[in-house]
Amino acid sequence: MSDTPGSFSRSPELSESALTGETPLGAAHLLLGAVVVAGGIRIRIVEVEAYGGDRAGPWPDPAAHSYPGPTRRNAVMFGPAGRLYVYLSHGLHHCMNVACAPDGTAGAVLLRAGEVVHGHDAVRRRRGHSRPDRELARGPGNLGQALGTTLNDNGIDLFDPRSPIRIEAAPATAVAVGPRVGVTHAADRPWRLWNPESRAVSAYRRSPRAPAAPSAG
DNA sequence: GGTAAGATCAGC
DNA sequence: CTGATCTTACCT
Repeated sequence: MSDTPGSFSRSPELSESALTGETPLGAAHLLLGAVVVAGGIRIRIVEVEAYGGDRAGPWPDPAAHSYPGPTRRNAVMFGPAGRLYVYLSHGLHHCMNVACAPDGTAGAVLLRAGEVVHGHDAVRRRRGHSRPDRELARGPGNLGQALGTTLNDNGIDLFDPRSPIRIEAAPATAVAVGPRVGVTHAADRPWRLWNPESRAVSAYRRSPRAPAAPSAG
């Protein structure tokens, strides 16, 4: 990455080649603040997590779905950048990732939370009419539900104007950094980025099965 | 062919 | 803190 956390100088360029030229963490910086468009719904991403790949690749990541190597489920993670990788979490929640590595190499960014900037009514139809704005797309499962994403959307090209789900660059915001949520392996790797000025960021939860965090002394 | 675990969430 | 709900990976 070429920018400093907290700066406002990040380039708004967002494309398959821009993502391909980055590490997963660099791609996460590019995607934080971007706007996901589906139907009339527009959601600005305020929280992301970077995930690497298997031992053969440049970013071995025991927490990544791609770590054991290519499978039916994680195939999109090994494909070209800018494709949407959707997986079913705990049998209930459709979580959205953006593949971010060159074709043949695994890497992805999990979209963890966003702010609805357009289409509140359509989102509330799915998320509940009494739901506060800040909770409409707070958390990866809720974000998927807000956009109506399903496993059928797995693999679509987010940069193709004809796709039902797309992603667009937007001005950069402030950035905070910390460990990823809920992972049992590599639980302290600081690959989660969020906008500290947003109240739609999900709460940090360390996996109960992860080894104890390093103590400050 | 069985089973345990999982990048989660809502409701006690 | 717990149940819901289903796919994958890894056994036998």
